Amino acid sequence: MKDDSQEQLGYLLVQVCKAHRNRAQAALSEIGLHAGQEMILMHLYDAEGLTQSQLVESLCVEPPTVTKMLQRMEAVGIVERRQDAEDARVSRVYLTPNGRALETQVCAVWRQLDDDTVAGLTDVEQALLRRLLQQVHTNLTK
Amino acid sequence: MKDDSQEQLGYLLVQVCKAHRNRAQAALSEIGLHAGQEMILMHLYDAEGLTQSQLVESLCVEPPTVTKMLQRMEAVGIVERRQDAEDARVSRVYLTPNGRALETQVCAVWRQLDDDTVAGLTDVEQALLRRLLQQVHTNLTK
DNA sequence: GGCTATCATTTAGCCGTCTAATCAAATTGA
DNA sequence: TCAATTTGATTAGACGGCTAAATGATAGCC
Repeated sequence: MKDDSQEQLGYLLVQVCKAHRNRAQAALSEIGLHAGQEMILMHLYDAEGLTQSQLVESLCVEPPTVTKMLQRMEAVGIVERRQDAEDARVSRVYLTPNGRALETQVCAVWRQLDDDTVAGLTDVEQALLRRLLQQVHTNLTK
Repeated sequence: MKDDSQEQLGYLLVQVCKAHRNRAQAALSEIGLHAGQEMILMHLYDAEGLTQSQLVESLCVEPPTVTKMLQRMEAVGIVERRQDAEDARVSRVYLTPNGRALETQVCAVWRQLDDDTVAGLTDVEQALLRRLLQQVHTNLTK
């Protein structure tokens, strides 16, 4: 039916990611978020007051992406930026009460998504998949 | 250092995909393409004259996405749309000479990317990764 | 035959993401 | 000290992707 271009691993990876993102988007839209924003929130739940540069680093994303996302998230009132006291260049990001209130739901969405993702895989297979993906990640980032 | 939210498989998957896409983007920009467009081209290399609906189906993407991508690809002259003779609603997509001329380069980029992706993995591990990703894809799309 | 429903595509508008260029503050160095 | 560089963030503009709504053409049905 098809030649092997669609049989490549990269092709499969792209399809998996699209599916994963679509699922995330569907679930997150129900709590008023867009796919990607939950990443920022999760990092803030872990450590509030992060620098935008730190978010850039953590999310493996470029500075303008973080700037625009934060502008929108600030506009809807789930996040807040305040200038750092010691270095006027850096702005630190904090959760608003509304942002903090989403924590349990965001975590629930991700947990559910993870459960769906690995459905039908044994614990051994899950560990294997994680290890292989980590290797791939290393391959692609260095 | 971090709680386990960043240890979830979904998080890893997202990072891997970003890295993969970034790599693809870097390589494709050198031949004048944007990440994602090569997917359309690969399907056309396999079967020219595809319907936009068929592309929507194959790419697991929504109709407006295909419309806009094709408009741009048509504007730069690598693709061409012609109305179907029998059904005036459907438009079929064909390669221009310029589009066809990119085939070997597009394939080379993807082959190289695949090689980088699975670097350091044995054949057995590669097969395993493919199988696991296929299972995940099934999980996330049904 | 004509009215309605369905189907393929498009438009409008948003978001995440990128690159390139800009701005402002801090650091460095001669 | 002060000019030059570096660094953190933003703006501008493009593209892939989405949803919702509109357009146009075919197919059904009475």
